[in-house]
Amino acid sequence: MYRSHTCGELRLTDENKIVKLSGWVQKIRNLGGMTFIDLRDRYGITQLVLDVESRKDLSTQARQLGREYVIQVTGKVAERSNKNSKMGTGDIEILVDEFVLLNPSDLPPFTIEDETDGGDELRMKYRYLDLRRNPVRRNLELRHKLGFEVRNYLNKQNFIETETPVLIKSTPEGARDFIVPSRMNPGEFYALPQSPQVFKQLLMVAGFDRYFQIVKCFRDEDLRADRQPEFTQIDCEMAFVEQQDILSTFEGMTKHLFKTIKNVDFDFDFIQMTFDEALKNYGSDKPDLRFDMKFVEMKEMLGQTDFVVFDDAEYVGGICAEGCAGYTRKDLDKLTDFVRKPQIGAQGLVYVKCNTDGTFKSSVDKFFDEAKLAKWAEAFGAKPGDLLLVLAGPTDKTRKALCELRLEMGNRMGYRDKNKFAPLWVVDFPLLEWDEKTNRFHAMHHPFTSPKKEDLALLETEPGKVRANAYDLVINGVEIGGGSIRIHNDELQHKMFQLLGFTEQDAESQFGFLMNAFKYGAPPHGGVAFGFDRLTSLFAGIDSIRDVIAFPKNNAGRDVMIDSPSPVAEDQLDELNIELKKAK
RNA sequence: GGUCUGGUAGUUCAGUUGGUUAGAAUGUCGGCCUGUCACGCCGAAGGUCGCGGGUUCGAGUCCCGUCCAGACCGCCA
Repeated sequence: MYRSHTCGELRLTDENKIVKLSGWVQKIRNLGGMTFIDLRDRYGITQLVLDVESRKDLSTQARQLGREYVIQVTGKVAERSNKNSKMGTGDIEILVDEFVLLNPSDLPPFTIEDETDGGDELRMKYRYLDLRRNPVRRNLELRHKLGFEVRNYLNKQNFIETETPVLIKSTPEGARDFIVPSRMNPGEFYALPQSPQVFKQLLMVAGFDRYFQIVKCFRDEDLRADRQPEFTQIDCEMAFVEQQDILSTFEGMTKHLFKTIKNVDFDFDFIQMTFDEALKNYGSDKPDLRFDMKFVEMKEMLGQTDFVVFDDAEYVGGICAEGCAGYTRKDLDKLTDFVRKPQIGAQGLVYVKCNTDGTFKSSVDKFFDEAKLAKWAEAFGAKPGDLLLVLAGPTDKTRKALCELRLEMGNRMGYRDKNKFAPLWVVDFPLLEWDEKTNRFHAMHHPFTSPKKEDLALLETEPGKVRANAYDLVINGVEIGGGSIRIHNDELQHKMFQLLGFTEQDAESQFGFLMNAFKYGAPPHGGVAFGFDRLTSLFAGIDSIRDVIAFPKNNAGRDVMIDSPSPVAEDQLDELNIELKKAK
């Protein structure tokens, strides 16, 4: 037996028990006549004491120990004379009677502490050491709890967890596929799933009625802090449902998770905001509603002015930053630089300070008198002491820039509190998006998304205006999940493929199996997929999903710990009938 | 594909206009210390300034290239 207790569980009530503990040496404090050792495992830290007078041999042995040595000790639980209220086990210590060195350790390259001295690069290379640290382990414990509660909730709702294949078929729609060569079928390749999309629809045709899976998905696109080449979805599908049924079910799941894990009550129905509203008011299809600061469109109010920047602009709009009229020239210059960054792309920034004395000071005083600025303030609902920030330019681009500015102001004003949660559904996404590069439409969500019934006629005339039965769950400006009601009729599905520029043959060879399935009594169905990594990072209050993944990849898609991807042996390539092009 | 930031001791960082022997903290090692828990005190070791080239009397510092890491834009149905 290696241990009778863990390093986190002994209390004063265990006094005088003879116990056996195993764990890692966190820290040794040698005071000469007396040595303290902090012994750590996943559950906590217990202090060991060695007294040189009573056990000289043990004290000498203890001096040989180093950080992260694995040891086993036997001893008696004793009350501390100096208690430590910061630790759960702070009232007791173990008077060591015997110890065994189970395994020594090299000196770790960084300290295994909550506030480590290690940088990201080192921590990723030695991820197994990083995972010993409380904050990282806690994130994975949180992930475990979330997964557990998802299963718990969906199980109670009659969902069946079903596995779907990982080696599937490459399709041209959407993200780039990771492909896997087939040895037994020379010259042919599997693809790893971008999501189990078609399989879950086929499960609906099969009558499974309610399916879910916590499943890895793969997309070979460039990465970000919140994007990994392999990531995990809570993938769900339901039959005989309308959009609202799905929203209710998964709003319920979201509330359940927040209640059971964060003890946060959402005692209201989530807002359902249309895609158009979201763009008009927040410049984004994933607005952060932890704060208001809605856009105010000014073009109509302005009419013809002498200010050429406004007159030439397709869109003029702004936000009101409450209580920010005190911003200095330097602050405003910084904001101007911010919006002019190439990633934001605005040409400039117009500000109006609504002074507390009722006067106005703006960067466009030359063109607009006090009376006009007062009218602006009224339109913005601004009070004395507020600051108006206005951008002008092409509609889409300017809204996007204004969105970034709004978020930046939200940060500066402390509105984006990690402990506050603002969920909403964004609904009525467009069905199709025009792609300038390829000169064709592509599906905004995916090609199996159904158009709204009332917009069906537009499919022939103005496909770009057709709205879809598609929806996203957005929390704090992060897209946590998304889904749609699917097409369940092969005729409409054919038409969709046609609109997307598929030839009859391509559609048949790539998705024939699905349309064929639809001929055998496919039930109306729809579903949703949640980004499990993002959901976990939201719950953990961190921005990067890497910290909630045990072994993540870096921003170039590399695993720096195992050093992958890597070249393979010539023999392996031969077997697969693959010849590499010479590197450029 | 692009933009930006960084790379100096085991680690986290500082390093002035280009100028003497590249510093601090922490960690490590050695000594002292019987109530520590960020133990304390004394001492020591520890450097390919990412790599390659260039400018210069002289480069950690300036220039070019390259590699690595991170953030973002494009991309991601």
